[in-house]
Amino acid sequence: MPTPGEIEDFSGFKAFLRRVNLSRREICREVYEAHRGAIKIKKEKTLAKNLLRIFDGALRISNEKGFRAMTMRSLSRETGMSTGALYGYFSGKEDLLEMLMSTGQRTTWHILRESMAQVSHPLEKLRVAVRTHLFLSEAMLPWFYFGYMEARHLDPRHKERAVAGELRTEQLFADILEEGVRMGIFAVSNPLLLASLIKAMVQDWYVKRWKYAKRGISVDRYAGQVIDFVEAYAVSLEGQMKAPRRTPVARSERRRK
Amino acid sequence: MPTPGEIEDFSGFKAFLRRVNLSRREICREVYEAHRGAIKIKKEKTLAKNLLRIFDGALRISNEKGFRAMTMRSLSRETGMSTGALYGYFSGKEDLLEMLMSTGQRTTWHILRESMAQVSHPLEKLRVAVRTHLFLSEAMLPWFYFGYMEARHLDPRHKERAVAGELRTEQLFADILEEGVRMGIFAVSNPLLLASLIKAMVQDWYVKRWKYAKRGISVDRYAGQVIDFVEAYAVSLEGQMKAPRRTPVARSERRRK
DNA sequence: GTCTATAGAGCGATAGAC
DNA sequence: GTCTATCGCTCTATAGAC
Repeated sequence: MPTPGEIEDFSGFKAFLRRVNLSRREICREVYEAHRGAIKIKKEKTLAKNLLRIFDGALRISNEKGFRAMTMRSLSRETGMSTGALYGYFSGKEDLLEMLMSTGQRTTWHILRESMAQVSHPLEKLRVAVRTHLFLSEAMLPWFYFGYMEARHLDPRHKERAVAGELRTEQLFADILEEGVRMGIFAVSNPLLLASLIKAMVQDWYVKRWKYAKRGISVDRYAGQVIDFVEAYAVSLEGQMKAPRRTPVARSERRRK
Repeated sequence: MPTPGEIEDFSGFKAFLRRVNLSRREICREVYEAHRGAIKIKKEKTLAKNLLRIFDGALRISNEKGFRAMTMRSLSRETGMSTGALYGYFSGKEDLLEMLMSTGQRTTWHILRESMAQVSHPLEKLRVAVRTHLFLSEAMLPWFYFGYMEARHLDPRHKERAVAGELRTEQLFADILEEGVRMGIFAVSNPLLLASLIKAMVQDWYVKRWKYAKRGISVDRYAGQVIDFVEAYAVSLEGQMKAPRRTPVARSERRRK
């Protein structure tokens, strides 16, 4: 168990990055494992280097103009590789789409589960779930933005999977809330609906990222605000009594002084 | 001034529709006024009829596949008009985009201002602003969805205008919160940030409309939930004492019993 | 010399505005 | 219906690493 000081550090975005070791190399490797068949490149070193270039370029163009508007020629220009070379790294545009789509979700679920395993109190679970989700989206902003914006253009098969992923994280929030209600910590009449609202706020962070950046709102700050907001509504009187300490000073305390 | 019974009715979605008289004809007329130059059709009756057909079709296709993926052929098929005929109603695809983009925003602002003029207490203002916004998006769902999803594909000039509109409604929420803080009704440390979160929740209603429909959540219900949620966080002790009665029974009361 | 990755013109097909 | 621009993708000669 970490000391209180470590907990505080742990809750910060930088500490999160250190903890999950979410290197770009790591992401690349995950994608590669899932698309071995389509990749013709043999030497791992060149693969890693160029795959990252390709992802960067593809996400940059797609997030600005849309995936459909990204041509292989434009991707070639952006990455500095020839169109012919590009096809060593994926079997077609469809395949590239698949890589870009699945990565955000897979990583989210992977790290979210890992983070959740370390806490048991519903209130703490809620905080960790919100923070982790926000931090992840911050660390992989282009991937999240891409997944959010392009999901609706997918063919039915892939779209269904994207929707399922969306609902699964929402259900995670709902489960936490329900557990808290059963334990008397939360007082929420419709956990699933509140979960939807939480998800909406989390998504706004990466969909409107430019806005928050311009206002100097850090992801730490945003996470704290969302958590305070949710707790002010969801935490029951009983829950308030025995709530774990938070940093910064919990809003509910400020209000009742 | 309406009696309490009328207030309750007034807060419902159907009553809202009756009040604002937001007929499709009305919307069409507004658009027409703004694009007189590009329209070659003379007889107002045929204009109105076909313009509505075109908007319906264009929104349906665009909201499913994206505006860029909508071809004049597909629009022709959807509307049952020849491609040649379509060009009597707009000067080009770009022009059609402009029509579709601006309408949601213009109408929102128009009706929002009108609704806000009738209330003065910040708490009531907040409720009216949230409800009105949600109800409007419900009444003009395809328009709102289109505006939200296609904004990022606009050329810089139009995009800037879309962003400005977004910020303006957000600022409306922030202004209400700030006024409430000055009056001691609200206790909010960062009104603009909270306003952003409110907007995020409002947008989720029309972006994820299919989800809420499947769960049987009505717009009335959703509005009530958002308002309760915001008030649990934002309303100060003083504000709770002298808050206007709400329907259904205010959540803050339920919690303190 | 061998194996790997690249360049980039070219092909066939199609989409898409008018 | 027509005509054009463009797109995804392939192919092969070549450059480069070891």
